Amino acid sequence: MLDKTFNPGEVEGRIYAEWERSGAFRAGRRPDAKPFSIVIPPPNVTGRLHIGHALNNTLQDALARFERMRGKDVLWQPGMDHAGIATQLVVERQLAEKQQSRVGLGREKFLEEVWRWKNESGGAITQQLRRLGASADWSRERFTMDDGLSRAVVKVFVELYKQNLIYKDKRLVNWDPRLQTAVSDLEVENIEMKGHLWYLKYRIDGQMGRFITVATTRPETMLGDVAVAVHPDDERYKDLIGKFAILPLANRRIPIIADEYSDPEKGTGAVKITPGHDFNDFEVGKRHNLPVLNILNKDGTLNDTVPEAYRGLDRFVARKTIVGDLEAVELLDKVEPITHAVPHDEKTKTVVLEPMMTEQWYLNVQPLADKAIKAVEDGRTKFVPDNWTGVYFNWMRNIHPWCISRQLWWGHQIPVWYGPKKVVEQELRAYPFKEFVAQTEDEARKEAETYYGAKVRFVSQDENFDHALTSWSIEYKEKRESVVPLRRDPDVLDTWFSSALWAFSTLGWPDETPELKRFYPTSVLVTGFDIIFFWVARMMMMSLWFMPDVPFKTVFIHTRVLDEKGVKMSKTKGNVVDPLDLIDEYGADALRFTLALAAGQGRDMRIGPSRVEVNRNFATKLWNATRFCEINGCETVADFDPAKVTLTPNQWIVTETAATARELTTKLEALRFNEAASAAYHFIYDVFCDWYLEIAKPIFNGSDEKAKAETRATAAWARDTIFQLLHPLMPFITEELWARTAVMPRASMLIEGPWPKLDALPKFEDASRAMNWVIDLVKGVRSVRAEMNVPPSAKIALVLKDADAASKATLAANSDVILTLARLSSADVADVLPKGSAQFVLGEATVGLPLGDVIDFAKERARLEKELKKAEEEIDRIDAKLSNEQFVSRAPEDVLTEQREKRAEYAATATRLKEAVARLA
RNA sequence: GGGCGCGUAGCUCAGCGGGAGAGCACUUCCUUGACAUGGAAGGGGUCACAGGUUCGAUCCCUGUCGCGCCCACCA
Repeated sequence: MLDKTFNPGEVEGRIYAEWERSGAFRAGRRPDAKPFSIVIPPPNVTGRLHIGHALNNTLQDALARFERMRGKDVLWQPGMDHAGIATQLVVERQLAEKQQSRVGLGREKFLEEVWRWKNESGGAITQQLRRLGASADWSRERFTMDDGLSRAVVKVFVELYKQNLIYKDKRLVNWDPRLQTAVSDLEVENIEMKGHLWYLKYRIDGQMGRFITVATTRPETMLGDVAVAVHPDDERYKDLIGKFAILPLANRRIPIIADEYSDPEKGTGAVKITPGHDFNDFEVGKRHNLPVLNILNKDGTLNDTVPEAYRGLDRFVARKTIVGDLEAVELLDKVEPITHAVPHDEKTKTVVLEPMMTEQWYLNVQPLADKAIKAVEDGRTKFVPDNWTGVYFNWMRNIHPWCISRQLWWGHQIPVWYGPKKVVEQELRAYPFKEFVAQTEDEARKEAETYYGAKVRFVSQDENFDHALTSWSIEYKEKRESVVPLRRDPDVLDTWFSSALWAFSTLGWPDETPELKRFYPTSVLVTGFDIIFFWVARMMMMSLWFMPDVPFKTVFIHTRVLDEKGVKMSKTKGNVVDPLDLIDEYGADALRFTLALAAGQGRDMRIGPSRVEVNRNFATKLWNATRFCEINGCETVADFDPAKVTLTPNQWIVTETAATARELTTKLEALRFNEAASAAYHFIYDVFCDWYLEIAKPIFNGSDEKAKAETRATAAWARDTIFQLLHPLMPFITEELWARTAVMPRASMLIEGPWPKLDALPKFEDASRAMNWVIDLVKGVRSVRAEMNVPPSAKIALVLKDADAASKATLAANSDVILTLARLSSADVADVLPKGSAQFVLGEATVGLPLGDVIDFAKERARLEKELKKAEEEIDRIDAKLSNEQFVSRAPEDVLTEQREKRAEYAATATRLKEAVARLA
């Protein structure tokens, strides 16, 4: 016997363990079936499940379960991302607690620490995904730093290098002075901040008392100025072009140049040019062959190119000092407060980034992007909803080289080794280096030894390479036996480089594995729009470059989750809803269903406890409906054929169940999760519980054993079908009930399917018509009872007048049901309605409820007249249409017919209502 | 500056060319043997605004206003 309520806490862990033990999640168990595959957007190894993950994985799981039930061979490929910066920071923070540091430990020891952390505390999120019910094939779990995936990364790097698509370049990057690494443009977040616009006066060389004023938000960068630019047509400055300004504090002469970059409308119309620390200025500098002056050290302090007074000062300290010093010599014209966007690191949003000249590795993605664009143009990959296609194209068509190197330790180290340029006496210089790009250290050694004709020695990351080179060159000069030092590039690759390969690297590439053959391209990618550029676009590019086909046929972009007030969740705002709390409180099914229901296309969703509670109630409803079936002996009949039921209510529920099965199938196929969920919700609540089970009650309480047996079997069938249909969205409760309602042990767990066979589901149209009539009749009676204040306990009589044969037959055949649901003492057919009847019109018939003294004539008249007015308004509206010649001549025939039929119906209703009113008198 | 999306019941949202829908909230009634985490009956909307297309517009087009987001720029 089932308890009164479902207790998810007791059930979920057990059921999940059973699924896992049974091997149901495993891919490849159905070699003859069609494959269906999804790769998970790999969560960070440092990650904890947030509501966005919960949504993302609920949708993936729903699809995996749906297709698995339909008999496909499903691979849901799980795994995690090594998350370079995030992970390195976590471990560094832990070290700091032990008074240790990354640098103090050295690279090798530090990496050991990271791995230890990963093995001990990393990947908590995979356990949390299990709590959500994720049916991923955990036996195939991958990590971006696995041996296999690392091999893929190196191979891709080497090949792209050989294709001259990967190269080193010295240019401006966004630099993070705290982590001391480059970050890609995508990782920059511009934050609006209050700041100042300082107006600096530069003296004109040779023109006493004349100044040119420039405005800047970063006055410290003036020490890196190499020119002042004015617009060639700007009359104010025309005569200064070609002259020189004296850069204050540094006392350098810098040229005043003409360049269209300067906008006479902005600032003073004259702009300082700092190619070393500004992206636009860099371009201007290139056009005018100006030098690039880098005034910053990697930690953001000022370097030795600036006057001694400022050396070693942090950039923000230097800003204050410089402004003060300029003011002191009266070269600060004015200061204006402004708000402007300041580049910050996207991760913490606390560090202000600096454009800085550094040498980095770049990937020329243009040729890759061309293929990725083509694939979407050709429809080989489709975005759903498709408005994201434009976003994708826009980015792809304006793509820039991708800065792929990061000055971190945790990640895929770049497979490039450096040795001295040449081993000839005249060129014992260490620079420039000779590069060896190889897939393994051995390969690099071989190449280097061939090149040098000598043995090589690998210099570790913690050793001083310059020192090694120096001593080597001394040894070489002195013709002593020596080995050539070789050191690997210390940088690692951007984390997204390895995730870009995820769709094929997780399947075993570069090996030609059976999984790669079977499950690539994957069926659908489910992800949020925030990583279209970071991840989706790059997977498209890398996959198409190294594989013969697209990585996925469909990209489903789901909405973003906001809190209940519609505010983006963030730790600092303290409005984060923890999905695990929701699971604890309401159960995973309730959370999943809530997320699915909110997953409409193209809009943010708001999630909070009150929403989840509603669906916990829904789970309770399903549970109790099942309990009702159990109490009434509804047992699954093994060879039950829904096409053979004979009772009207049973034929009706079979038809309704079939319609729901078809609808859910269609909606899930179309990735319309919210529509699938609401169809299930509506069917279970409104159709199955509120009507069918209520209809079944009098049958169960009656004496017709044959009817009882058929209804029990039908109810059990409908209930079992509900379990099947709901399983993708509410896997735990359905699996539990599937087992608990089994008479004989079930052939398999629900997770294995089957999905209802749509072709075998019948449609009983007569039964549907009849039951809709019964429902309308009962609703009409209930409505009158409520409005006339008839006590719920009072049984009243019903008289049906002017009914046609079908209605009479339906009434007769379902009288028990009608008497019970409408709480009637009798239901008869008559030619005349008794005096004192409340009345309502039902189709061609009029229903009378003789209330005797209870009836309030004034109220009844008002009620009927209100109905009549409604009907007459409808008639007028339709008449207005039908009398419009344009409408009659241009509207399609079926619309016309429909309108005419409607008019007739309303007219008939109106006539009967008028008669009813007349009868009152 | 370019782009995308959104303004529908008090709230959250679905619908998107021919009768305005759901959940929550609200009102009234019901502690009837599945479920009060429940049931029944109700009230509530010139579908942001203005034009246009159409026989017909909440739905399509244009514009306006308001809100949100993305990209670029920011002396």
